[in-house]
Amino acid sequence: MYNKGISKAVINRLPRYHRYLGMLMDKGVVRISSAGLSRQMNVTASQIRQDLNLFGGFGQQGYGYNVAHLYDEIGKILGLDREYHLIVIGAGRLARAVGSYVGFQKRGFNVEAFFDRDPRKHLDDFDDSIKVYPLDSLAGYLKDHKTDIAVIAVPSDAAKQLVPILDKGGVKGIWNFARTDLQVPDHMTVQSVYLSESLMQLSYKINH
Amino acid sequence: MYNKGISKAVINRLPRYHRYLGMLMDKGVVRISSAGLSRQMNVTASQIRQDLNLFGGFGQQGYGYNVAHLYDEIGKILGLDREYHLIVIGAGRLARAVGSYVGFQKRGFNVEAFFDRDPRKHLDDFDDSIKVYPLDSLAGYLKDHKTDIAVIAVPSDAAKQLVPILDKGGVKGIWNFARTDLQVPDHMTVQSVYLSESLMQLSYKINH
DNA sequence: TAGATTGTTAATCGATTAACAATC
DNA sequence: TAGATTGTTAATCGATTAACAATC
Repeated sequence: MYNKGISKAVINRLPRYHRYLGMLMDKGVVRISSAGLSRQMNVTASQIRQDLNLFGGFGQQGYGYNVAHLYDEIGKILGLDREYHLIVIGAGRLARAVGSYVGFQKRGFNVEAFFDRDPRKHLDDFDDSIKVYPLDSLAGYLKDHKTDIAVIAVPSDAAKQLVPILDKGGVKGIWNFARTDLQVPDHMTVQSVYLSESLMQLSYKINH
Repeated sequence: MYNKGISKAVINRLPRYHRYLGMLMDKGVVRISSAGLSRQMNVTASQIRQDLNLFGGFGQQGYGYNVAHLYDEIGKILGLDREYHLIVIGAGRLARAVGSYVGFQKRGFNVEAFFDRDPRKHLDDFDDSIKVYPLDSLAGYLKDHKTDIAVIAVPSDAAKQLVPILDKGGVKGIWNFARTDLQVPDHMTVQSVYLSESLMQLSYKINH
């Protein structure tokens, strides 16, 4: 798939464009200029045009951008035009919250199993039909079930130990909620959500 | 409090320094050079020295940095040396997960109340002693209870409507988990955790 | 003291913004 | 066609890295 030196900063902005375009679609807006989008999003029109042009000429001079088309194209760039098999490792509060959040989004991200060291502990208050398996069975599960993404919501030490198992099991991406950096081989990728860092950034801003 | 043109990029890195220093402390490491820290964290030693020097000369030539001292200083910069009164708005899975996560961190972030449109719905499966109040009572609660931070974990539309209420109630910072940008007056601050954007960034990386 | 390592300035690199010709 | 707006190059700005004198 096309890549070609797209900077991290640009990738980080794409989902936000996508979100605003989705809102415009919901409002029934058919077309938008970079200047119009710029006003809504509080970024420069120049940046919008620059960003979008890295991926191709989605606009039309004198007209602007077709909202639905641009929404779809950005969706494709982000990989939202396909299905993903997900598992969640951990069955604590955060794991379950993230698991149901993902399911709720109703995109192609399908949560198919939970794993926990003690699967019985949590089974009772699951109101959906997804099973909680013992962590021991993870490697075996991955042999039988093609899995694209593993959500990690267990303590740091446990999280690090999971990486080789997930790698062997063919998992491509990790969505990491543990408070640790995870080293993965080149053919895998990690996206981390550091809640404590986010809270610290907030407390910094409150005090300065 | 001292600020003075510290860039966003630097602030974003401080919690990570803090985390690594905490780990070094746990291991009993007393001092560390920028080069040593650089190897562990995968950033340049130059950047570490540059970053730290924005806040003062924490190091010593020929010696490096005292781990415990640097840890404390960065903690102070981040505002971790004081107490915060928190409330959580929303009592769904994500709200409860974040609420207990914050409490679990055992820093000065004290979650003191939950609010929800329908407080009865969720009361039963709360195993901690924190109360869920009806959302109607939020303004009244804030009158009686000094509150520093509100965690928002409700749908986007509801989230936006909360801002003026929180502002009137003297809340200083919002930790936003809703899928929307929140506009706040200058004397308030927002830190957002966009879960769906994070997941999209992961799917982008998987496909490229 | 000699060696190590910071603090800090200068050089480089990358990202953002401005400008405008191309074109719908 | 004339007006609007993109695509794209050039200019600016900011952030990162390199270098080294200061100093513990």
